[in-house]
Amino acid sequence: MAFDVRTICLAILSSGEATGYEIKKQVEEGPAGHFLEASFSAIYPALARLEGEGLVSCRTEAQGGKPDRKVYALTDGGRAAFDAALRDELAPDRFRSEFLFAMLFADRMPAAHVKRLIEARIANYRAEIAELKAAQSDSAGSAFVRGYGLAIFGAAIDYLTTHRHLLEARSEGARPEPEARRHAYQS
Amino acid sequence: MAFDVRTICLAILSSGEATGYEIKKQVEEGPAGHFLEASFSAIYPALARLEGEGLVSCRTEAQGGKPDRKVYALTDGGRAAFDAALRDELAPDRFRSEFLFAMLFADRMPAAHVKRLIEARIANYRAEIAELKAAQSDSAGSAFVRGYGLAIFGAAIDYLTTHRHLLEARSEGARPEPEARRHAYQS
DNA sequence: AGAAACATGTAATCGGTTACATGATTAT
DNA sequence: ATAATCATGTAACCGATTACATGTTTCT
Repeated sequence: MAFDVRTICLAILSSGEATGYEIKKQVEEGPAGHFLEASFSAIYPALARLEGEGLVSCRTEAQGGKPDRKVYALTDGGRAAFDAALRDELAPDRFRSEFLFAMLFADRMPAAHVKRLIEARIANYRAEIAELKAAQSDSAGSAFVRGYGLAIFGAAIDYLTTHRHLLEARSEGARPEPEARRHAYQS
Repeated sequence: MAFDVRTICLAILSSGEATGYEIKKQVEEGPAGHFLEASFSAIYPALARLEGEGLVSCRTEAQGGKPDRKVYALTDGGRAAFDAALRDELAPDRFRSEFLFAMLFADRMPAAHVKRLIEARIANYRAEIAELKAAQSDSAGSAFVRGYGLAIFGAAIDYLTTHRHLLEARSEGARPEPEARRHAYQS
């Protein structure tokens, strides 16, 4: 079993019971939120399947009007399965960036667009850093992961700010932008 | 159209004609190889579909024994489609790391395993850096992307070497959970 | 002799996304 | 009044992976 949505559910449940909704929130808010994703329509079927396999148990709490809360908890089998998953081979890290892919072709794009993309990316990383700083760590693992995130996002911002001129300062680009030209002196 | 395998094909073909096989090699070897993937069984159907849509043209070169080489080239429509893709909204960068996910639960894992995982990750990043250093840049874009890779992989190694003790130095040693201890006769 | 590179493709499967469907409660 | 949060789920679709299928040439 790879580190798919099912394993993520097991992981969250390993620190206490939760509903599908809460699992999603915890994934989003936890330090690993920057390194994984889990949507409702992936989580709900995953939990149903895990229950069928006996890896989680489910207790239903009725509430007026709202759908019943279905509170899931790890079974012994589930805990064993999670431990096994932790011992599995890890898939290599994958850093997927449409931004970098696009930058390969920066010389085909209007300079203003390139500039906008770079600035958006910087803003994005700043936001992620702010989020990581705001979170608190409840374990060595989560402190480590937070620090890791801060380190690489910080490095990304550093690189972008110090090297953006490589893409922005163009001699005779495909589509010369007079305005961008003017500003190019400032960096 | 997102930055899927089809777009990757258009991108590679935008710098010259190629066969499916060559596209795969170029993606792997190019600086973006660290940020994308494209397998044969994704590329071949993608090219067939692009041809059906008139975005690429195909010329077949017979060769004795081997399957014919099918050399693809961008059509005008294909070039326009690629330019459009570059102008599209970019999906946010996604850094997927089973390693970091596992590290969240480092305190549930045998210390030796944690150590091994960290060392493997460092070795891995060193290898990626070596690859990036070995490559040569043929455009501003590719120099930028290479530098970016070197920056963040370097930052990752730095962080790992300076902070691994957070996970490795544990007060009470590797703890199989107390309950399991009691019942487990074999490790 | 054997491995690796060259070269193309299909079929079955899988995991996940998007869009849909519903509706109460609480905060602004 | 309106948005956000809480709360669950299904159906259709999609892109990609895995395993399969074939065969030559070149390097070690």
